[in-house]
Amino acid sequence: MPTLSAVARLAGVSAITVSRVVRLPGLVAPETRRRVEAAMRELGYVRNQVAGALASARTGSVGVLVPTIANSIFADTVQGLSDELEPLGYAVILAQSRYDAAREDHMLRALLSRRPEALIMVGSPATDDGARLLRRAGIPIVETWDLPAAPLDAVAGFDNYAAGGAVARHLLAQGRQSLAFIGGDDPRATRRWHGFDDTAQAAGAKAPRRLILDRNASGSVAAPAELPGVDAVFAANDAHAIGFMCGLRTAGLLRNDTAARQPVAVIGLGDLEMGRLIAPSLSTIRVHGDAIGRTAAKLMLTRSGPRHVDLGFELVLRDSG
Amino acid sequence: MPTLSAVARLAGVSAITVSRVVRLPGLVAPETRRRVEAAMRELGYVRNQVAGALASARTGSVGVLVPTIANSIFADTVQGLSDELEPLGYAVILAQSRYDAAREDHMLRALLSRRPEALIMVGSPATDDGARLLRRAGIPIVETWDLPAAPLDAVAGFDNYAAGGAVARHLLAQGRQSLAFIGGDDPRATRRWHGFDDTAQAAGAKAPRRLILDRNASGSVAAPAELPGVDAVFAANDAHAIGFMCGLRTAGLLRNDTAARQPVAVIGLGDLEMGRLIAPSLSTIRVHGDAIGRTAAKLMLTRSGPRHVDLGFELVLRDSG
DNA sequence: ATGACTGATGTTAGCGCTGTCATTTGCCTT
DNA sequence: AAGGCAAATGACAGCGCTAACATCAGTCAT
Repeated sequence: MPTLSAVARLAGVSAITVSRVVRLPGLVAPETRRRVEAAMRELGYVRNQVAGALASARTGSVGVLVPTIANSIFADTVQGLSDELEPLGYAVILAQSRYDAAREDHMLRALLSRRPEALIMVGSPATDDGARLLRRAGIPIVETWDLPAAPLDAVAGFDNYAAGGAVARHLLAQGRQSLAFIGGDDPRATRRWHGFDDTAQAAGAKAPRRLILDRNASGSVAAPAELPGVDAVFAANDAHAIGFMCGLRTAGLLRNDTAARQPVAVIGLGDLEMGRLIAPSLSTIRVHGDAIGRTAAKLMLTRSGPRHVDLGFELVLRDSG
Repeated sequence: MPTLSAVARLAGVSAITVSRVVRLPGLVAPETRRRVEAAMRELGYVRNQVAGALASARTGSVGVLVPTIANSIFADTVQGLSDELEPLGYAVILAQSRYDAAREDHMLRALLSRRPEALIMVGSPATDDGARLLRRAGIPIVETWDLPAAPLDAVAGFDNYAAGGAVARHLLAQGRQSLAFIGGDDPRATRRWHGFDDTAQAAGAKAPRRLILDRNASGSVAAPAELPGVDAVFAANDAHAIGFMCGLRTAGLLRNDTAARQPVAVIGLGDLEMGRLIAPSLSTIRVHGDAIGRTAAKLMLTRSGPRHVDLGFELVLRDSG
């Protein structure tokens, strides 16, 4: 691969001039610029940002850590993030923790070793080691998808506890008696559960049940059998909600006639497009995954202004409850 | 941030010894290693892979270019890819082309400027410039999600043309008369359409219709109105298929009673988990998104063995057709 | 005892670029 | 005419690390 100085030699200028043509073309005389550009084209020069990063102490990269990217609501956040950052020349380095604290720490180290200019993650570090690592890194850190009580730096998320509370209030107002929560036991799902549970109990309702499920749908399809007598379910995300509805259908507990009140109300979280398209359509907590990503990008780019952004959520009522 | 030599000074060794503790601990005497590790811990040292990459000409990164990552089948591929590569210490640099040729070229340049050790992309470069860039890069290139006639290097995909053909054959065998294809007009969707169209016409059927839709579901929900008289639809992906079924339902053209033959057969592509959970459950072409990612990772890691892997597909028949 | 060899560590010279300061030229001001 | 200034270009050092070789003990076979 040709280097800056190879281009410089061919164009009859010094290396720094070629560097300027690439980064600060305004500083180079039009005629010189043309010569350099011709030389770059002739040699097929592609700038080496690795060397540039070392010399300038600016890598132009950001680390992004998500639990998982496949079939997940976090994909929207990554998309929003990279839509904001790519036009600015930032590269997104993506890593997955797979909901595993050890792997999370490992990936944090791996990301930091690439000297990103900021690190954006879903949730907060699971371990003290991870938190210490981030604090010492000296770069903007954005925690997302939650509103941690003691954030490391910036935050772009929503109140999972309040979301659980809103669902509980809605279900009780609808006259439901026996509530349950299904989903994973990651920190954000657990926060939703606590909001759901506390609110239901504070309203004098029977204590809700909690069923912890695998991350794939098969668990939620089987869940209705585990929850006899339950007449309202809050699922930690739309995928679980739709799986649960499938289980209800098999059990003969789902009305296809959409205007009717469902024997078992189901509320999801995430507002997948699918939820609007199925029958009965899925009631859900809408969150703004891409806005979280975009906001996180803006937060890492500026040191001023509010550092803790609550993007909120909305209870979207459709036919499932 | 502390450097190698700061650690070396504290541990009373030379910089290279610290470097060895990080990369090749077996070469360092246990006692020395312990001293160095203590010094690293004390200073909170995090290795600088940017400098390491420049010195060793190995960045330990791979570029990944996908059309889009949000709500998409490509997320599985990225997940598979990074599950294979992260344990080996590779960083995944993710970029999105948004189905735009100019942006694709731009992102390819941006990726190559980070000197990845391989580049994995969905499809093939849209422009000659892009192809030239990749060919000159001198790294393994893996094209995925298709089987290009003249691949640049390695391939991990399936035959989109054959998939379209399989769907057409199935629908005709079922006695359907009036076929249509809905979806985008990206290269892979177009290949599916050609297989579908050619096969239907070769079988003597009426020429299928093709409806090109936006990437979001609203277009597919409205699609039934655009296709009067059609009794079988192949959607370029499951999202479109489910959106179309939603439109059929509104139009009174969807049987909820799942055993019955549907007035309009619908076949998707991708085998989203959702498709299995909804009613009527979605017939689809199952492809192996994560296997594509894993295979791509293996192909970039080895120069030997077959370079063109066909991961195949399966027609999965459920209730929608 | 001698050379060959292994294991542990160090020295040196870059990797390809950019920050920081010259230097040169031409033009404007007073 | 002298000084001041902006525009265009260059020289040089160094970013933090590692490849390649060099060094130095200690071990072993002969």
